[in-house]
Amino acid sequence: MSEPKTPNWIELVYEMVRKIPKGRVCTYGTIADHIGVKATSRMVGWAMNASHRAKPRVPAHRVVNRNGLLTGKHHFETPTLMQELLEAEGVQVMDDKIVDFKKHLWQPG
DNA sequence: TCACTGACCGTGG
DNA sequence: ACCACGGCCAGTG
Repeated sequence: MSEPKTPNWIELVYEMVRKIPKGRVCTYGTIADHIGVKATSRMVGWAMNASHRAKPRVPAHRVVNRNGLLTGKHHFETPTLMQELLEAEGVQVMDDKIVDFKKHLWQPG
């Protein structure tokens, strides 16, 4: 009754993304791997698509694919918002790709 | 109701 | 080195 009907793993994705420190980025696979085998990169991507309904707002701009490419930038309010947010945090982005992606990559633990 | 798609990643040939 | 496929959940047509 008190239990939410929403899948738990989706909530875990939001919490994980919110844990990403400012100026850092994470990949879908890393998040999915840390959440559990029940989630895969695709599930994380799908969850992020619904992240706009999650509250508070999830910093999806800190989540990119394993290539460091801003694959989800088209899903933001504006196609450049993701890059703007990343650059505002000190993350340099070039051609929709994060510069020194590995250097900004953050991993839980 | 059934089937396909989706902000992906890893492995095999 | 490149190309193709499978896997997992939920929502939509």
